[in-house]
Formats: sequence, structure tokens, C-alpha cells
Amino acid sequence: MTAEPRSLHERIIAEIGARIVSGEWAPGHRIPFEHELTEQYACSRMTVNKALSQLAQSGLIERRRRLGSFVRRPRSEAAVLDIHDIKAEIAALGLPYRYELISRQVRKAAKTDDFASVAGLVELTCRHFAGNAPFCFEERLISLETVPQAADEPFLEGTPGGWLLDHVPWSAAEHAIRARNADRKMAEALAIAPGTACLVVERRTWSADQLPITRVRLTYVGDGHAVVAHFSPNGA
Amino acid sequence: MTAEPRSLHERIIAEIGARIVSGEWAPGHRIPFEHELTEQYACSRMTVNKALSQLAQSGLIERRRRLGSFVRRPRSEAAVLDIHDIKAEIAALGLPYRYELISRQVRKAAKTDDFASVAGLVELTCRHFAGNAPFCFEERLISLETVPQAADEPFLEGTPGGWLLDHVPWSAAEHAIRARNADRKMAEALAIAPGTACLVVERRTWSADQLPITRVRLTYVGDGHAVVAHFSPNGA
DNA sequence: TTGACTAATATGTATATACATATCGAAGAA
DNA sequence: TTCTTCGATATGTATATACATATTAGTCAA
Repeated sequence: MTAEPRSLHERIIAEIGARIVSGEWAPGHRIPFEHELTEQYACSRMTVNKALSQLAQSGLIERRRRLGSFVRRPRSEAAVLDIHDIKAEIAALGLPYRYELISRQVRKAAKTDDFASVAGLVELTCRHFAGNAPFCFEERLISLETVPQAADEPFLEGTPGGWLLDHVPWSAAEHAIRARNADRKMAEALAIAPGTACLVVERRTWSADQLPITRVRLTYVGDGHAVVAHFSPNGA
Repeated sequence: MTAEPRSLHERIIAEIGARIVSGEWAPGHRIPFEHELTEQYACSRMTVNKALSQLAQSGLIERRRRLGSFVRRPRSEAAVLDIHDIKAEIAALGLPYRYELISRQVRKAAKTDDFASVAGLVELTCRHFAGNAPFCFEERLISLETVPQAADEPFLEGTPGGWLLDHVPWSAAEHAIRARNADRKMAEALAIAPGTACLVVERRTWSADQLPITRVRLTYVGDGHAVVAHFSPNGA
């Protein structure tokens, strides 16, 4: 699972963590006090403290003054979601990747956009191809308030996503993943039958000062795409 | 964003973290050496070391002996995915929740299951209702090798997911999320038109010793369900 | 009985110190 | 030149120590 721990505090983390994920120490169980672990491992309290602090930071245990440290009950259900770069995703299949800009316009934000930007925005639509077949349809809004340099960028070469990653630091994102039947326009764009189930991944990204950067809706062809997430309770 | 830091090492973490997520210190940027920060904050190296170690643990920076500490470039794209408990999800909408077991059988594992279990398995199908409308169709396999007590559990009261959470510790999970058109059988079970786009969440769970515990496929009614994920570069 | 104070206790934070370890760069040897 | 050695440097780990702080349990007085 994890690499063999070589330092003492890492060994303590590994051994306590193993008892927790194995269920030997169930949620709510009080793990030994620092001074007990100090004795058990024949080390200083600082070393034990470092180990327990890290276990607390990773969410496996909860520490309470005077009471001790306790195994936390599992969080709602959290998983690390990997949404791969579209280009890398297609390359992994051994298919040639191609990007095509369909439209680009600069305009004012409308209420229906649900995307506030006083300085206006850039609206892009484009397609991503795997080989000759369209793979993903992208509809994107970029805030000119947060990213004024987008007004001068033609977006003919690289993908808008890649350009933004290179030019704009971001601090928060939200993804929503839905299933939707392809309407006539989408079916045409993706060269599929109308009504085919599509996976719609919508992502919003914010800057450090909470201003919206971009909102993108990626529509993937039906069964051709899966979002995969891995999870372990200790967040490893 | 974060709560006001009250201790010194938390303040150091917050200030360095802010410069990173704001883009002031771009990926690859070398942050000040420990001894420089020691001077800057007028504190001991251990305090600075604690702060930088935590920043490294959370993935914001990378530390290299002799070279210093550097801002990490953003990982592929990872997000914390919250897949809510079905019951809580429906309760949040203010609708009454109901669970219905459709079938339960104990059988040997077949090759087509793609789910190894020498001791056989329990196969369950059930439905989750929001009010009077079916909300989610569940198809589950439970390994009797890892969870022998499942053979004696009727699963008439609580949901299989809840029962497993209460009885079996697990250490790893994998989710795959797809879009799929409802076939005739699924359309009937969910009381929707055949062909409607459904969100299919498939989850596999393993025990601490890497043995499979359960594999569940949850099929949600089309637009009625979205999986939402939040993400920030520092994992906060 | 109630309430306020107090002692005990476990964790939280910070310091000074020591030695280990990885690595770069420069000096010196082949 | 090329290879080796070695010193300098920044981080990694661990210790002993000190005081702060939150919380519980117990004591004692109104």
C-alpha cells in the first residue's frame, strides 16, 4: 500500500493507520495517549506528537485536549476524482488528438449565463477529436474581468483549457457531473444519434479572491467516457 | 477562505499558501529557505520546518534537500468528490425516503461478474424511492469471502450500503461514472421512458488486505442527479 | 443542591540543540 | 579532460524542555 516507512514517526503513523483502516480500532475508539505511545516506542513525546498531528491532519483521527485522540468516523463519502486532460486521455488510447475551434465571440454577460462578469466575457465553443471522430464538445465562458488578456487570444492553436492553466492561477473549482440525452444540435456536433446518453461535466473555476475565471461544459459521447475516482479513508 | 490562523506556524502556512494560490509564487518558484523564514518570522527553524512540512504534505510545495522548497505544478486534475449517502440526499430535498429490496440470492461467482470471490457472493437488487417515485436502482455484489456474515443478513430493513458501512471496514474504493441510455428493464424499474439518459455510478470497495468487499452499480434517473466535486489546489 | 474555584491531565505550540542525509559545486587526482 | 573526493548547504529526524490551553473531576462554600 504505502512505501515502507523508514523514520520512526512514519512507522507510528503507518502502524496506527493500519489498525484504523483494518477496523481493529473502530470509529470512536480512543487511541493510546501520547505518553503511552512515548513509552511503547521508547521515543520522545515530540515524535509521537508529530505522528498524531499528521494523522489528525489527514482526517483519520480527531484530537481533543484532556480527552485524548479518537478514531474519526468516516466522512460522508469523499473520493479523489481524477479528471484527466482531454488530450492526454485520447493519447492514452493511442489515437491522434485534434482540436477545432467552432466559434469565438466577446460579449456582455447575460443573466441566463449564471456567470457574473462586469467587464464582459469570451464565449467559446469547440470540439475535441479522437482520430476522425468527435469526442467531446466544449462550451466555455471566460471572464474578462479576471482574465482580460483572453480578449486578445484567438484560441486557434492550443485548447482554451490549456491556455487558461498556463496563464491564470486559480484556487477553487467545482464540478458537476450529469447524464443528458443529446439534443439535435449536440448529436450533430458529436456525430451521434439524437437521444444518445452523454456525460456532461460542468466545471467552474475561481481565482484566489473568489472571482469567477471560467465556466466550461464538456459533453462527452455516451459510453465512450468514464470519470474514475479512487479513494482510501486516509486520503493516501 | 480558511479560519484565521492563531498559531505562528499556521500563520506561516497561510501566508505562503496565499502567495501560491494567488499566483504570486508560480509553480517552480523557489520559496525562501528555512533559515530565511526563521529570520523573517523571528522564530526557530523547527517552527518554520513544521509549516513547510505541512505545506509539503498537502501537496502545495515540494521539498528537496540542498536545493530548497519549490511550488509544485498543479497535479493532473484531482478533485474531492462527494458522493452523498442516498438517504441524506433525498432527505435534503425534503422528500420522504423509502427503500425496497427486489431480489436477494446467494450464488457462486461467475466470470462475467468481474468480481472474484471463492466463497461465493450475495447478489442484491433494490430500489431507492424519493416520495413515491423511484430515484435510484441498485445492483450489488457482496463477497462472502470477505463478508461471510452477509449470508445471514436478509437486507430487508436498512440499505445494503448502510449495513456494509456499519459491519465492514474498508480501505480503498474506486468509482467510475458513466452516462447510459436506460434499457427497457431499467426504464421499468425507474418508471421512466426507455432511452432516457441515466447517470451510472459504479463503485468497488476493497478491504485493508486488498480483498474485494462489494461492487455496486447505482443507476440514477437522468437529470435528477448530479455528482458534485469541489477542489482547491491545496486540498483544503 | 448548586455554583464557583481548583487541581489534574492531555494536547498545542514553540525553542534550542544535535546529528543524519541528500546533493551541488568546486578542488584535486588520474 | 574526466573522474573522484570532499566540503558546504538545506532539509529530515529526533530529543529534552517549557509553558499555554482546554477540559474534566473533584472540592468546598453559599
